[in-house]
Amino acid sequence: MSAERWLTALQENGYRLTESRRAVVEIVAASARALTPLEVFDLARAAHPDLGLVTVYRTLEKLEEMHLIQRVHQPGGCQAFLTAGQGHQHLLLCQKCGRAVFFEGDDLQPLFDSIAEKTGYAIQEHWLQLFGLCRACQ
Amino acid sequence: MSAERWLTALQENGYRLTESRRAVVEIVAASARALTPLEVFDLARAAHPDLGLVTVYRTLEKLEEMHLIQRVHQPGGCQAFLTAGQGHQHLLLCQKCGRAVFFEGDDLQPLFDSIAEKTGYAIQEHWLQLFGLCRACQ
DNA sequence: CTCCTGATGAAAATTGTTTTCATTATAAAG
DNA sequence: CTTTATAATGAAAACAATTTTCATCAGGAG
Ligand SMILES: [Mn+2]
Ligand SMILES: [Mn+2]
Ligand SMILES: [Zn+2]
Ligand SMILES: [Zn+2]
Repeated sequence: MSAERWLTALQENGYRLTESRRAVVEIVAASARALTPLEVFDLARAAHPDLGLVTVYRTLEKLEEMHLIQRVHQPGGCQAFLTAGQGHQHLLLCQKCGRAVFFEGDDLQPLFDSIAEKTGYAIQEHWLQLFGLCRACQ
Repeated sequence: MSAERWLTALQENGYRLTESRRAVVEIVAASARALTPLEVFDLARAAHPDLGLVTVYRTLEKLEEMHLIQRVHQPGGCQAFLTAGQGHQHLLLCQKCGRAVFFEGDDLQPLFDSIAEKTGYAIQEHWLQLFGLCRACQ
């Protein structure tokens, strides 16, 4: 469970440890799929009914700045957040339930070299994301 | 110039050919980079000052349905549209000026097989997008 | 325990997009 | 070249998502 680690990280960065932050962090850290601010709000209010949606936005913003979570782009929207991957990893998402896993080991360098030569672009970054059905949803 | 082709396609799908649509189509078809609805609006008003932003949204929606344009996801936002690629192609975007080119010929099947085996997911789709600097911006 | 200040949530403001609706303009029919 | 039916338009209103403002509260240093 990364919730405690995130809360510690928040404190180490000079932020106070509040009930609201704890409620948000526990929901996001425990989720296997990307959640929108509104989903986080609804889920986190079970533990902390006074929580305001504004605080969800503010907490997600901080967690993203600290690279503990990352934004996930999907066909249905690009405002959902997920526990961040480590190092050079890419996402694989279930199209039915949303369950996300990271993978690594893609070797695209030969492709990049070929594209760079054909187009004249100096390639700097890449986005790769896979979609499919997780074992439970097949 | 694909503008005339798009206008013909609109007519063939039973839509009327209007000055507003023409203004929108000419801007989007001529652009080498993805444009937001507001950018299209501002640019297209030079040719058709009466144009309304609503009509830009409605026209972009139709062009997207007809697969003549496609939405482009970028770090700065996911609401920009670009002339669609043909067949199996992916985008390469200039991080400085936005100039977009499509490429093809990526062979990711071995990677997908390996990921499928490791994760148990049945892989169905993939997003691949490259970022770099075009020749003029290097 | 006290105090300072960062954090909070309600409400307002802002931004981006969609809906509504009276009017206009396209294109088919005569 | 009219006439006519109706799709399309743009202004304004409605709506949704996000951000800002601000009075109040609570974390944690001392
Ligand atoms: Mn990679
Ligand atoms: Mn591909
Ligand atoms: Zn699933
Ligand atoms: Zn460039």
